[in-house]
Amino acid sequence: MQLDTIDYAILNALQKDGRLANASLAEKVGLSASACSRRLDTLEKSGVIRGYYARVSNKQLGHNLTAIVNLSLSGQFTKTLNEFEAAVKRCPNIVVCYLMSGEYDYTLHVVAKDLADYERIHRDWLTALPHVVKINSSFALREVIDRPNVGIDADLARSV
Amino acid sequence: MQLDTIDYAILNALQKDGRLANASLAEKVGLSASACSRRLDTLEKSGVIRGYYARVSNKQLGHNLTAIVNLSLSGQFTKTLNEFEAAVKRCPNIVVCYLMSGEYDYTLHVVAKDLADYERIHRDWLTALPHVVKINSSFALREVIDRPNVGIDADLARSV
DNA sequence: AAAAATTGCGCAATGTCCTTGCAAATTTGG
DNA sequence: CCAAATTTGCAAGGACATTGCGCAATTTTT
Repeated sequence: MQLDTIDYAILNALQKDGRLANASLAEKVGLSASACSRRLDTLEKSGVIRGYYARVSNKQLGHNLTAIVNLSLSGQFTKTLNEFEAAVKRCPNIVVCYLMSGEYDYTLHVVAKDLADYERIHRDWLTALPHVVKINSSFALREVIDRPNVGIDADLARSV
Repeated sequence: MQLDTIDYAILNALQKDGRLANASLAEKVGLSASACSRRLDTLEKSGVIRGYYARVSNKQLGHNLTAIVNLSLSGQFTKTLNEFEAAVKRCPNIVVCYLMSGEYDYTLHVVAKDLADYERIHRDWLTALPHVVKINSSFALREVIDRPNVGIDADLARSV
């Protein structure tokens, strides 16, 4: 889909406030409410906007621990990867999972309440993941950045 | 803040659809619209809900590359860390940064359009980060999971 | 144990907002 | 340079969020 400056402005605004009312959004990007509403509709239907979500405070819910787990599988066969990934998706505490190049096959981010909770997750979920032959966990001591998306401002400045 | 089952249901629904209208939300959690609106207000003001965000498709914006960069600094002095983190926050392509325990001091997630773009970011930003003595990049071949938050369903089942 | 106070609910009204139809204006393509 | 197609703004109608108010249930106080 072809995006112009106004589309980028809409995306930028909604990345910062996903519940911004259409009326305010329209004013911010310099459009009438109806035109803005129609553009937004297009952006959603085309899949540029994948959805909206509320960001909940992990701290307030007692989730104070993030672990980064690197691991390798016994092989790279499709079946092996599929079975592993299916298992990973079932674990609600795994919030990020990438298939990687390099030393390890996968990188996971695991969120837990505390060390005891992590021990439970490790026991009930991580050790149950199939085909894992090597595993390496580190703990996040502090979250320095956690942006929902790559900045669009910068993107704009470069590509327009 | 003390949360009950209905609060968790609200959080759960809004994590999946941050733009869910209050009327629908109320129906979903079994409350009148006014009661639901007031609860939501409380959740927002107390900081349990940190905000709402549109989820933009990196693919559709041409951001097809995610790199995970592990690196260590020349020391762990506060000043060293602060200077490093300040520099990291300035780079719009760095979307995740954790201070870590273990072999490396920091883990970054860097989003780029393609390899050439990554080369630019590496040259202009990463090599300019102060106090870095060891650096190790891997590329994500595929995104298996990217949840905005830890699942609350599971949390509920355990804690209620 | 009774009364008072606090908390949370639903209902109803008011004001705001989103959406759709339509005509004008702008952009695109031949 | 003109015609077709897309996009815009305006206005109306319908939906929605929010606030005050009375009521019920639970908790605290006496």
